[in-house]
Amino acid sequence: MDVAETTAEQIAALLDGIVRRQRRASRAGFGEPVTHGQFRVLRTLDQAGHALRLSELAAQLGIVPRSATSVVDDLEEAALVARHPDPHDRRATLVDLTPTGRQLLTTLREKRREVVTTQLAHLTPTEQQTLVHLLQKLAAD
Amino acid sequence: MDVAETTAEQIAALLDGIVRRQRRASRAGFGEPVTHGQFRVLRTLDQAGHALRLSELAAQLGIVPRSATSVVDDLEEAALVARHPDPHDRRATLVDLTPTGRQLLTTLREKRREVVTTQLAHLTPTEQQTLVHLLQKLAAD
DNA sequence: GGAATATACTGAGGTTAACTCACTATGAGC
DNA sequence: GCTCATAGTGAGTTAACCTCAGTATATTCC
Repeated sequence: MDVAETTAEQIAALLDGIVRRQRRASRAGFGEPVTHGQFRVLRTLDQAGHALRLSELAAQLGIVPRSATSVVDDLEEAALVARHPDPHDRRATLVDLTPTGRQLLTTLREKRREVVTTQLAHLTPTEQQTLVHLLQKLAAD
Repeated sequence: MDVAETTAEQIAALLDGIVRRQRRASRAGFGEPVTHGQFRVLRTLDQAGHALRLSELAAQLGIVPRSATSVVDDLEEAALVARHPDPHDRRATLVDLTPTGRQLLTTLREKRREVVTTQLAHLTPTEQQTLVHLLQKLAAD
């Protein structure tokens, strides 16, 4: 039983360390024009494939709507996303990628990929597959 | 090749999401008396098994010394760590756990473990082992 | 159809966890 | 003994969150 407990702790620490290093690397990674939080918004909008309500965006990001407002503010300022009123509900605003935003996202993805790929180099393709599999299970609510 | 690239991105996103949820859970997890950053300091000092120079502590945490100063300030205020002058180098300060700090750490570890354990419930013991193994490889510089 | 209630966003302000830059004190090399 | 490097910290900034309160619009229910 002691083993299992230790494993949990170990995994927590490892995950934390890896993500920390990743963040650091991609921040240092040659002055990105957007922050990590902004990147997450772009990625989420792209994955959705269509405009999202601000509240829906927040939900998908796992943050409260108020926080999403701020990130969207900055992205809108940079013309990477656009706000449109929701025609069906005048309380709501729809957020969508602009062409510029979509284009930037692909560039950023490549940069990011490089960072992660460096870390991943220690793993064989099979191991990578296994890792994805396990992480998906872990991520499953 | 496209597969490998996608895998990298996928892993990055998964790791990010898992750690995010972990953090959130342990923050919500019944008003801990210390922050995550402070917890990391306690854990690091405990793992070292002896007092660390502030700069050495910072290095192990992967943060700049100035940042470590602040965290240690707060922990010292709470009497969870103590600063002593380094007898061999009067520029340096050694940071060590106090008995209170050491004791709190064990309590915190249990709480944290519970959080992670919940997530881990989706994995069999074997899978957990594999995960640790893979993460260690990933964490290896 | 008008009042009560719920939902969508945002203003104001706070916290955590980092960072840089500049300063002081001390040690080490020549 | 002067120069240069190293150890820690004061001051100030940033990113990414948070809560609480407020306004505008929608929905519900007599």
